[in-house]
Amino acid sequence: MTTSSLTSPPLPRPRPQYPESLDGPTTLSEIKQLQAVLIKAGLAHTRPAQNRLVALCSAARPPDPALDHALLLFSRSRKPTPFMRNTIVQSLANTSAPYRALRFYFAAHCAAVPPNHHTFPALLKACSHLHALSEGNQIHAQALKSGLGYDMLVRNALIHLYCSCAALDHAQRVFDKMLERDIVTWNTMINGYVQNGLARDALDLFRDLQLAGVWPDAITMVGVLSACAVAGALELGKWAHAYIEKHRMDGRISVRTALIDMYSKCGYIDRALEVFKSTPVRNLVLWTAMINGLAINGSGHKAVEFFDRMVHDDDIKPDGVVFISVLSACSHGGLIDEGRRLFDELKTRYNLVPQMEHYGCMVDLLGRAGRIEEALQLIRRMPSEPSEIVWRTLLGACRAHRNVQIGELAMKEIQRREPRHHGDHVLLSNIYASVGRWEDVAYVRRAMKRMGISKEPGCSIIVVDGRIYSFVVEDASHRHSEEVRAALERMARRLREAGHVPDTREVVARVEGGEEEREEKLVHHSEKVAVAFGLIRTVPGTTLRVVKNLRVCADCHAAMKLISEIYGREIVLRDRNRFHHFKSGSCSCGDYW
DNA sequence: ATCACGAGTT
Repeated sequence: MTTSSLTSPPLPRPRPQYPESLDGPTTLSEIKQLQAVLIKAGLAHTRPAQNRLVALCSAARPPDPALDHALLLFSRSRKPTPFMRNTIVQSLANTSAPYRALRFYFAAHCAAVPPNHHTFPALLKACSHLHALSEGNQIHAQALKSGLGYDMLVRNALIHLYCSCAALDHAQRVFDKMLERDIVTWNTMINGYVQNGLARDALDLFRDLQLAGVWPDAITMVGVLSACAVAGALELGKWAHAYIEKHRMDGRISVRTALIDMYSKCGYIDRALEVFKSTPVRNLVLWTAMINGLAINGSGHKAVEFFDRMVHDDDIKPDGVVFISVLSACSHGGLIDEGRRLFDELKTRYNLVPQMEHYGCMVDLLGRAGRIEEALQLIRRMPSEPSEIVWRTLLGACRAHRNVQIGELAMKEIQRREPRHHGDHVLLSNIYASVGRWEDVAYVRRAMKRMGISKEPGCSIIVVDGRIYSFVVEDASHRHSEEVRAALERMARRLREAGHVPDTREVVARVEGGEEEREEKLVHHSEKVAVAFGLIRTVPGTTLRVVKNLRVCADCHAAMKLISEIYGREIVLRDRNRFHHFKSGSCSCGDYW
């Protein structure tokens, strides 16, 4: 027998796992056996029996055949109960064809069967799945007409509907008008903001929740962590983690998944790995979060290794989503052969059908490696019509490898599908600029102006002493401008002294100016401003963490490497979709991005 | 019985 030592603190141990999904033990054949018993007993047509049978059907695994049986029971019933109706609407809403719920309801509506307050949440959920704002509005109106529009569950479902249709103003109006809110109300609104990319609003609302004296639950915290992941808010994410442990919510696998995702997207991959390692039971989603975290933080080999471990050690069958993560890890790590092997295994070993996204990954893999022709061949051989995203991926590869001819071809294909996407014009003009075709650059710029498309301004944020400072390119309006200007000048001087040669290939704007003007532009890229600010406002040696809204340009990337060396600083820069960890003159991406 | 949550290519 061992006794626990009083001197050493107990290791933090994950709380026991709660079941996150109940796999109903009931199968259709078991339901039919029960039905047979009920028929023999002469009870099959009683209300409670019919209700029970339909409820069992809706909980059965797999659901679809049982659902058909529920519909059969319903149609054979002489006097269907409202419970049966609602249960069927609910089940249909959760299938892959939720519009059937609306049709089913419409039939009842035409037969003048009155809805009750269980009916609307299910219908609204169907509309949420379908992103059917107009149908949702009509149901909202019907709920109001039948006097159920102010039911808490109905209003929660309305908020969810409007959030899933990106109608945040409508959602907020419903939320604001509620005099009474439960935790679901708050969670729905917080997650609605997160899913629409409005992390700031989500975190503000979380603050309101706390001020209102409401206790967050595990789902609230998942939402808060997602908001931190979107915003790259590491400090708040750490606070949320501490809160979760204190209130013993870290046993849930969804919470741990959100933690891994948050730490990964804040560039803190070691902490993500710690959470992963201390999780005793792992499922596909948790593995995916970890593999994706490794992928975006430049650990391509490790991501592939984890994928193989997931399959072999945990015996988990991969799905299409985890394949996207591991394939993108290959493409960003330059792991061509691994990527090809995995793409092949997707089909042959796991019997999955490659989706558009997987082709997109493979186009990226080949294109990034400079095999532009091969990437184009792959697109031509795709079984379905390539999306504009696939063509855009190819366009990006053409920019990186200065392939004007195929770049123009890709642009033409994109134009046919989505002409107003500003990023594409910028990419094309980058290609022209990279080979010195300035007149074509100017042509693209004029075309953009004519179409009223403008380049999204670059914006970077850095957190210093718990305060968020944001810098927009060429913005001299903020109150630190004098201080920042001086810091930038000093930094630029040190960079020049260290031998940095400005790389103006990606400078698009105002090309009528000379080379000098283009160099001047580079100095004011928002990530450089944020780093210059961080250098003067933090003690030497502090890691600088910057989050940027666009991809980092080649010049900034080279400059960051040099800064990490000459200032002896680590810089963690998150761009639009991945991380660059600069340390001692090199970057975790291996200059392959 | 009914409403909320975790992973994704550009």
